[in-house]
Amino acid sequence: MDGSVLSLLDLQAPVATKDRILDAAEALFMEHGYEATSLRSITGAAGVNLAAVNYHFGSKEELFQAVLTRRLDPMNQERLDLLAALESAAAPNAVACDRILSAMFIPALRLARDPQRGGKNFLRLLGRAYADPAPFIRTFLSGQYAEMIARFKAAFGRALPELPKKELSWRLHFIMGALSYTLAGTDALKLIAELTPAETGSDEMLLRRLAPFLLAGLQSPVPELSVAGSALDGELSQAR
Amino acid sequence: MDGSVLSLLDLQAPVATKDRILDAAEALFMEHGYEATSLRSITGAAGVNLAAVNYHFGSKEELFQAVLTRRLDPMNQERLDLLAALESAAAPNAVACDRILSAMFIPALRLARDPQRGGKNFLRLLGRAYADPAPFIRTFLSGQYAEMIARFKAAFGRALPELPKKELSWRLHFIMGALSYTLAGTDALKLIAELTPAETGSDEMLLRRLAPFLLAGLQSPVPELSVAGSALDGELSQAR
DNA sequence: GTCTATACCACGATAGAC
DNA sequence: GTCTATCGTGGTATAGAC
Repeated sequence: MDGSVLSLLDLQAPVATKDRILDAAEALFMEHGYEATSLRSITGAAGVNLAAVNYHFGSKEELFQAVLTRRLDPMNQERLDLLAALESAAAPNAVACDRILSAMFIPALRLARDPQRGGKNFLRLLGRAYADPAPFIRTFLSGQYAEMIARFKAAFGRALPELPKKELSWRLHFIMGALSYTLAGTDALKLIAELTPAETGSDEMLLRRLAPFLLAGLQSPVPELSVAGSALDGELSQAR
Repeated sequence: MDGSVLSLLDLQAPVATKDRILDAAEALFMEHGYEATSLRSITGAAGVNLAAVNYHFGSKEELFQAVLTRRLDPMNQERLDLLAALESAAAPNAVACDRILSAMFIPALRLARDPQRGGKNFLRLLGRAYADPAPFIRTFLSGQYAEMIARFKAAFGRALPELPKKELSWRLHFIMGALSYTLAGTDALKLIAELTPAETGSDEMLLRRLAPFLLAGLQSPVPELSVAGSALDGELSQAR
């Protein structure tokens, strides 16, 4: 539809209804979350009729997916491109762990710095969506992330050959979780962490602190899960 | 009210309306989240009148806070007790990092293993609440966690004297985030991580893997934030 | 004090007119 | 493509029964 020749005429026309809905929905979803945002507030902010959402997107759920995919697909593609560049520059087996982790973080940083692509608030929305119980959100995100996670898991597996695959899966899970929650909950824990607003507002500084933190965990030795030795084991026996 | 002598007579009476609402609300909030759960479904499951919620709790928000505080307060108190026991057994400055971290994890593990206190599903609800944008949830959780976080931050500060306080605040933030997310999103990323249901279902094994991962990050050297050297820095210059 | 019935307004969704 | 009207459901408030 937008790819037709006639779409050139739209350049001087007012922004299309569909895009105005997307922009308004993104801002309001970021501020209040999915369930707490009404279609009436979205269409009101966009200056369009209530029924326009149903006409252009079909439902509130599909509108939410459209809002996410508009930013998420390019970011994940950028991650894959960065990883491919790393693997072509060096031998695939020689790519270091910290470089691979950077390929995950840098696209997120770029997006956080670009207000025209939603900025840091979009990452907050994304982080929150990760923990949402709604099935349509879970299946949607699983699909969006599946290939990226698989590619990065393979890369990390080559960089950490001594790490069992199962342990690597868990650590990648922890990394995605820490990243999502850190971005989603910055102002939630402002009081707890006693950080100044200027510091919490800087996502760049946040990721620069988070990356080494997670890198240390990723490269840590494999824990012994069944025998005594770890600190948890000693306490767990008396915890029952 | 329940502390009166007459409350003894209630022991053989049917469970009080207030408690039946709390139990039903907990189960439904855990399954569908806060916004997606209607008061009508709660009162229907509890077998009470719709208006009973407003009478006993005042509003849906206050009901949600009551559901959380019933499990959360004892767990955080248990964390503080464990920490106090550690600090009285050894000199406060001699308590090791891994022991302090265990004091945070063990009460969560106990709660996860106790179906009568909500089990692991309650921890999922708690993890999700961390990322919820609703102001009343954020302020409520900040208040509930404030003293516990402060006490543990002081303990970690003594165990890691060379770590700047600001860096420690961030790392505690990362730890709470990773813990919340891991507990909240286990089945969200089941497909991504390619883990068997038996493995994802075991919160104990999960925490036994997460604790060493986070411990390594907590004890890692302080990153240099402004000068070149870290992996992120090299890529960031060409990211602009 | 507890509990119930009921009314109120906002919500997501949709059919049908223009 | 856009709009109006309408339906079922949501949280909330209150009057009145026990």
